[in-house]
Amino acid sequence: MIDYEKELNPEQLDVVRAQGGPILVIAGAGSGKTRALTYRVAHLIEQGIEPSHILLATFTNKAARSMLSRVETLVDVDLGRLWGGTFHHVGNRILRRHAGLLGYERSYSIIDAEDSNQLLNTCIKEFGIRTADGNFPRPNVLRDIISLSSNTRIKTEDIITNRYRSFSHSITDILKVALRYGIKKRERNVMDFDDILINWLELLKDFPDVRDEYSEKFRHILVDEYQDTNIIQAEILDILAGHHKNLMVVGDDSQSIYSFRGANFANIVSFPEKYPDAKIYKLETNYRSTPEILHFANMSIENNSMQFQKELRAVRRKGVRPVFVPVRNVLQQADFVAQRIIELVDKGIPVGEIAVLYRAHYHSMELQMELVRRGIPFEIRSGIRFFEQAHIKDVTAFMRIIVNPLDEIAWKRVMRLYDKIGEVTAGKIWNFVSSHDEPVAAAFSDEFLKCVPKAAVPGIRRFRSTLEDIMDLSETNALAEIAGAILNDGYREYVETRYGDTASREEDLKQLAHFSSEFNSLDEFLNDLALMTSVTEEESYKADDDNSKVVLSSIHQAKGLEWSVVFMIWCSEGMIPLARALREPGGEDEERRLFYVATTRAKDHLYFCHPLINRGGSGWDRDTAPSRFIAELAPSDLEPEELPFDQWLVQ
DNA sequence: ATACGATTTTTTTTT
DNA sequence: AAAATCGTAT
Repeated sequence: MIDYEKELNPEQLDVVRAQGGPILVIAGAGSGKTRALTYRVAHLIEQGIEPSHILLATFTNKAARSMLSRVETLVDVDLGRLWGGTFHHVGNRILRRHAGLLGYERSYSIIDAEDSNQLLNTCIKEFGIRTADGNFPRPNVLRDIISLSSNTRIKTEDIITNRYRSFSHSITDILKVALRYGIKKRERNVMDFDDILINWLELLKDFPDVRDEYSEKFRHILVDEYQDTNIIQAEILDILAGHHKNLMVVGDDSQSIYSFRGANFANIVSFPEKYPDAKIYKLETNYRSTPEILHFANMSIENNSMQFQKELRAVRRKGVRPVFVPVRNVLQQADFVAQRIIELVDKGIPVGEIAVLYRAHYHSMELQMELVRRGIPFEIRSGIRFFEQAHIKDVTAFMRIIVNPLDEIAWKRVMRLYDKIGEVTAGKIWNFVSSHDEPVAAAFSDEFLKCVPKAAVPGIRRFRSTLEDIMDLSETNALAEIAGAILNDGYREYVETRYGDTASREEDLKQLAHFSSEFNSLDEFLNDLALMTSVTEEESYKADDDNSKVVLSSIHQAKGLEWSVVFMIWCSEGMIPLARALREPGGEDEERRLFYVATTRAKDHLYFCHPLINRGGSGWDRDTAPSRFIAELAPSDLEPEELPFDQWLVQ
């Protein structure tokens, strides 16, 4: 039995023991909301609720896994049947079972952002539209537009007139391309990330049997990070909870930082209106940060208007004030951070308790170089993810062809790996194979060779032999050997000439092979691939003690985490708040929430760096102002000792 | 006509 | 750093 009174504070205890019904938990940063959620799941199970009747929706798969493994140690029950993970993860699991109802094959593939860009590019080219003159959005911008439209249910044309005014002349063309994109996805039997949510909702709305099955199944639904859900997700939850009404949502409106993805913190603000009988609980005791850090964060977020009244109380003893550090330029900034890290480590702070946060990935470039130079171990948690790297996608594209022979993107990607095959020839090849009932078999026909230029024939032969090898290996489910086979069939040489860093990419492919060996079939492996971010994520909750690296992370990726020491680099106007983000409606408030999330990651020490000079793109140096989020906390009538932060001078 | 290498532009955040 | 574009070689 768990001694709840001993392990939880009274606020948390109320949440854990709350009866069913709709419940809103407003949980400030560092108030132990994960702990409360974890213990509630344990408590529900102790009360006799079947794990398979609980749904735990989290923001990352990792968060779900670490919570569930914690629950397992608390109650010693196998939670294999509990549904936990991201919305996309759970949605995908449900859609696999019912894809047929919506007119998809069960073997549909999930395409990631890059695939989706490729497909959009094909559509744009089909209409002969030119993107060079700037009147038509490039694929990645177009993807953002379409995605925002699907996630907010705002018409595409309104998104363009309100946020992408420069493309308003091209609205008709954009709508044409968007429509074509939708049709193509259907034809190719693929879904993008947004389709997973939209189709999931459609499934629940249009098929009452399915809706009843799941809403009766899920007796208790618990949702973490509710402030970052969008209307589609909120509606899915409403339907799923429609039968038992046991919906507990946990979140902090001050930490809503995903509006670019359609997240709408109106969801959390209006939850009590939607569920008038909802009980509201607040977690306001902060165990994480020193009073000085909390004071700074509270003062900062006060500059935002719309929010729930809450007051974070510090319980920790007095510490040191956050430090504002103006530095000459990015190089000095990198130098300062690296130097300070060494000093802190000398004082006994574990390297793994130090993090550097920034608004955008490229803000960390100079620092990375400096850390390498000084031999400080670090880990980057932003930028390109493991499964998005070119070599990983190349190898998995071969597998995708076998699992879904109509995967246009995979075919084209693979074909272009061979000598003398570029965009045009790859397109011809796709046209040829896709017009046959058995695309893979068609690739082995003599006729096939006729549709490619002579120069490309040797490449085609190599492709055929590789494909044969993989097909054999997948028949016997020898998944771990596939990557090696591709590598040995010539891909190693390709990597060598194209990238040069063969050793590290080969190492990645070994990891991929190892990872794939845990799956029963190629289908299963590929199914979840697009929804995962790293192979290390899988075991990371075991390896959490590996506190030997400084973490470099975007603020977004740092959500929910904590470190003893946090450096925030590039605290300048234009960087945080990011100039681009300020142009969005509500941009400043959202950026301030980001700043708030960053500051509340720190337990003991917090440093804000502000480079005074920014080297512009074409060699021009520009003076930069300190971030308004810091300046606004330092009115000129305050004496230095009254400020919520210290200021250091660096030589 | 097409592939490919050099050059220029652009780079927010992510499931 | 990566993608889009441009110019040249095949």
